[in-house]
Amino acid sequence: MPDTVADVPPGLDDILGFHIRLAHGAVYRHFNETFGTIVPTQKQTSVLWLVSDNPGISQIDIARLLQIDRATMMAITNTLTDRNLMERRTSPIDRRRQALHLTAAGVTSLTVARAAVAAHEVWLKSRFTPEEQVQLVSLLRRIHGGQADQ
Amino acid sequence: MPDTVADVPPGLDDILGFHIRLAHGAVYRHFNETFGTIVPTQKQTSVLWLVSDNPGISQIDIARLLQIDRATMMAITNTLTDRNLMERRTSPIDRRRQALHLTAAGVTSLTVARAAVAAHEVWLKSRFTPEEQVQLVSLLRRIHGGQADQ
DNA sequence: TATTGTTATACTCTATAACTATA
DNA sequence: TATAGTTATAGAGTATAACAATA
Repeated sequence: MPDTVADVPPGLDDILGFHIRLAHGAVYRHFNETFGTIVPTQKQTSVLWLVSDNPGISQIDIARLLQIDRATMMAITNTLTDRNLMERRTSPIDRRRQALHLTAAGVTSLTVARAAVAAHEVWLKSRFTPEEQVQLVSLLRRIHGGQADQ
Repeated sequence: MPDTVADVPPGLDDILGFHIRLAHGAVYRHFNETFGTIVPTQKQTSVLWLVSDNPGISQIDIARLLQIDRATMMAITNTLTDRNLMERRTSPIDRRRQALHLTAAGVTSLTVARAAVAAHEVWLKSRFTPEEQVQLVSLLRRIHGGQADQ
């Protein structure tokens, strides 16, 4: 994408949803343009992150945490396992479930990805004061409905 | 999607980009689930909206306003023209440009879509005070870089 | 040379529907 | 009956690369 900054058009400027989509697009583009060739996507990184923090977690649990569909989660899991970053193991407790675990390559990839996310966050947060960051997260949370862990 | 509300997982909860993606996803889903069968997508509606407000506008100008690539804009334009909501006319002034205009069906579709957007905005904004709405837009604008029209 | 549109191509994300195995 | 995973399928959005026509 050319890095042109254009004015928000009148009319659409009053639509909150429009600003959310634009902001999301800007974040999406910056991440891909800056780190796209060296790390997994943001969504894939989120999945690796959750599996790393919760070894043996099931697909359906990740889908709930990331607020995506079961079939969507399936597709992402397939991509990650095809690339040998993650593996499915049958749960000995509930044989309907697949326990997810990172491979060694997955651990390495997540390490690099976490560094990319950290750099990306610096870029993103640099335009806000700490108070504004807290405020923004608080407002966004009211949209997506996720509760902070206590 | 099942309408489960799950806790934001620890670790990821500190990532601002994660909250933006989650909020965007929630907005995207609500719009599609509520109006997906009767109106164009949010992005397509944005394009129809801009063409309606700026008859004869070019693809590249819309791409700049919506902050998307030329080829992406091409794909969206194709979809809209294939569905007879919009048409390309060669500009008599600059023959490299295609002047975009809504068809009669496009005008009708946009009318319905605008009503859907309005209802969707009520749903979205209902969780904020007017002051918070202004604050949120102001913060999001710092991310996507679009300037308000004066 | 630069801009606009175009085509070809590819990948990610999203979801619905229906089916299998298990609880 | 309900849950987890799966497969098949489809559509939207995103982009890069290269080319043609025009300015």
